[in-house]
Amino acid sequence: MDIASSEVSDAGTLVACRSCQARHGVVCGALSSSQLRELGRHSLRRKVDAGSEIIAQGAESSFYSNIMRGVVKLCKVMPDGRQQIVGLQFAPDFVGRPFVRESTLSAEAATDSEICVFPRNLLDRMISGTPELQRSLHDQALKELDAAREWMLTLGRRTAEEKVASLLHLIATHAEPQTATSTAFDLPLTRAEIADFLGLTIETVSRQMTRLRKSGVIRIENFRHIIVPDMDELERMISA
Amino acid sequence: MDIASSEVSDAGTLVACRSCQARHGVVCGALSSSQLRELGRHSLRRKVDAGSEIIAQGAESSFYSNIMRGVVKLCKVMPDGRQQIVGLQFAPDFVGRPFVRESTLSAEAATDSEICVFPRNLLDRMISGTPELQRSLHDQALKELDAAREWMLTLGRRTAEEKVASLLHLIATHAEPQTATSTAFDLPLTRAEIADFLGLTIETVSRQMTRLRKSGVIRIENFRHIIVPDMDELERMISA
DNA sequence: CGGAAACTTTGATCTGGATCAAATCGCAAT
DNA sequence: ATTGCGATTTGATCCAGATCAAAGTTTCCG
Repeated sequence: MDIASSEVSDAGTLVACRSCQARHGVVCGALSSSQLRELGRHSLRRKVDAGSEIIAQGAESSFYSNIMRGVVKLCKVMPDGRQQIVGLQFAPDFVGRPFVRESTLSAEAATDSEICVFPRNLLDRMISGTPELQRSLHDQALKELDAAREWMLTLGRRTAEEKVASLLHLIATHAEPQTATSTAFDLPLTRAEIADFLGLTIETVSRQMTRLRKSGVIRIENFRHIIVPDMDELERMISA
Repeated sequence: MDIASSEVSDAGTLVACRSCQARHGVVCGALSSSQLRELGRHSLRRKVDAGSEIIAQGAESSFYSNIMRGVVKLCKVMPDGRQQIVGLQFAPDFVGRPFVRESTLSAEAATDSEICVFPRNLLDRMISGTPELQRSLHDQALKELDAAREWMLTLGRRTAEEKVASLLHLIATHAEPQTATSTAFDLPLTRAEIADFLGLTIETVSRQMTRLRKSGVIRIENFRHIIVPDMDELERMISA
């Protein structure tokens, strides 16, 4: 293992990683079996507790990760403490900014997660020699760009109620549906995190959630578990 | 010329394009001279008037462009007419979404512009065979992603005054400075467009501009020409 | 040159979401 | 069970920015 353990061991449990060899993750799908074996030799499966940082804003990082399980939030913080979540990532997304060592944002596990960590040097070398991998990472960047721009519309032009509905819709999209129309899931974010994603306050988020509940669009159990009886109804609230 | 003129001639003047052969633009820098010659044979220099569309939201497009001169705004519109500008692009940026025919946003010239238009098929083929080009487009996508996320922070967490200052700062960044500290430029956007970029109304934009003027951070001539005597002062307003 | 249309500023008022302030809930530790 | 604490909800009030309404400016075209 050539990953300095000081970099990755302070917030989770390290176990040997065989997952990449099993072709999980955005990166692994684009590699040959010999590359996979090499990457596997140098990667670590890491459990990350909810709330712990994977990459710090402004810090240099010498590794990348694939998300194997859980939800990761990408966050920007201003000097005065104001905070904006600029993206959510789900398995099997790739975490890390190719080609640039310093990160302009932090990546933090929103739920208990598992990631597969591998060294930047090795992957950068593989990218150069593997057009398919370059393409795969390019695709992920374009996907994230689309998501970011869609969210800019939400932040700039939607009302608080539409914002909360948009968030529920986004998360519901990553849960497997119960039936043709209904979906249920656990929120991976606290009210404070939802507020930081939507550019609102926790009070407004809470009020809009109870509004949605009272109007029958969602049911809420234990603050965290959301049931959407009819996804179409949720979509109609977003006018998109 | 194998670009259907119906696609590109309705809003500008077409002239034969030699600019790509001269290695302008994000795309052209990554091509060999024989590829440049081929691309040049199939590209058109097009003049685009301010306000005319380059790509329509939801439409399929069979061409890409390089911006040679001018400013292009990327815009998302909701069914009810609410609108959000999700990015500004300057020469020599690339316009178009690689690999995906249908655009989720519209690209429109904000100022009178010149773009170099070339066929999607040809460039897609060149991307596959030219890792350097793939890398160059990947870099542009990552740059746009950083810009989008930076703007999400602005939309979600900054005040109206900070938003307007952020916009002026963004545009000033793309103008060449007058002296070490001072910069001057013509705004490429109307107040309505600024409002759609910042998630505000035109009245609020106008009021904040006069506030900045009265506090001496900027001078305004003819509504459109902005003079920033001290860029540091502008940056301090953004707290970033 | 005139005059209309589009853009911008300015003023008055309103309101959606922020802020301030308690309750209430749920859960972990004792 | 009890306590204590963080997360959430709910209520009361406030205010930044929206909305409504004129009144300038500028541009452009006949």
